[in-house]
Amino acid sequence: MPELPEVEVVRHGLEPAVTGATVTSVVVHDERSLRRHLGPAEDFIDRLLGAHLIGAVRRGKFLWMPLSSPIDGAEPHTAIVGHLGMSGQLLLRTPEAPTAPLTRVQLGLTHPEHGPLRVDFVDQRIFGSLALDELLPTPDGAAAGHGLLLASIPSQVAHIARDPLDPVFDDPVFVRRLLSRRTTVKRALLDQTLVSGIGNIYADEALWAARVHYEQPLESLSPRRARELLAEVRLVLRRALDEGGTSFDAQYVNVNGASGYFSHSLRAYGQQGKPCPRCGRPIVREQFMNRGSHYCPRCQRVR
DNA sequence: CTTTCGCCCTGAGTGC
DNA sequence: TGCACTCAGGGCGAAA
Repeated sequence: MPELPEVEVVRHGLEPAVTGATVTSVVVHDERSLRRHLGPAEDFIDRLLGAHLIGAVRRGKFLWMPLSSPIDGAEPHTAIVGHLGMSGQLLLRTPEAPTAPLTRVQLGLTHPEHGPLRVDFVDQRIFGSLALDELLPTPDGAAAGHGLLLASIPSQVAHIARDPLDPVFDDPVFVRRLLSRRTTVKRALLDQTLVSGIGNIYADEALWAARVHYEQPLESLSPRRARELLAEVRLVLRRALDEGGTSFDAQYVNVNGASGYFSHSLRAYGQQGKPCPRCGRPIVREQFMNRGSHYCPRCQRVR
């Protein structure tokens, strides 16, 4: 369940290894991990072999690595787009390292300073994917995401909203769009076309921090509480990012989707039965949108 | 256009 | 030991 902070840790770890690297080999163990690639696996492999990567960029939960243009000095027009889905990992390995179980795709790289490297895409449930995609100019001309000052975005990511940590994120526009929705607050927080990067875990955490019930209708949420909720979203994401950043090993992208979670700081998610850190009343878990929703029945009431 | 729903996918864990 | 069953849910296309 990687969300913005986990994906950012992956991006940050990949960045020094892939920037300036050349693709020397591509092994596709399971074509289903290329579901979002238009064309067969052979096309993915052929176009990637010999390509030069120029960085690692992230918007919300999407990650992409632009390829340098074959024409000298021209803007890049293609990127490897990755989404980790529920269980995906991008692991940086040495070429000699054994292949982990559930490895779906392997990219062999050579870097002018770091030498040969391997990026392994491991994904148990195959909700994640890798693809080659066309880069399009951003409508506002601003950098498309975090990691590279490049005003172009993969076509598959163009409909994804900027995330709350993006310097170009527009708070008043977000609050207006949020409050005009005719649905409940958690549904809206999880809608990546409205605001990106938030998944089930950090939605529950931010709602708990802002004392908002997950089924609060947006028509009855005040602008003030909406702004407070946005502030709590940012705090929750930043705190997770800080914790992930400290445990990150520069040599390897060491993200374990199962146990490497920033679980030590969770106040609501997965805490059902445990006392609310604020009032002591047990946290409740309910089914909602085929997901678990965790909240404090005393602190978080529909109003 | 907006909102909701169903589907994709499988290893790990649990109970008998 | 082995089998059946449950669980985790992000993103997207189709439908209402």
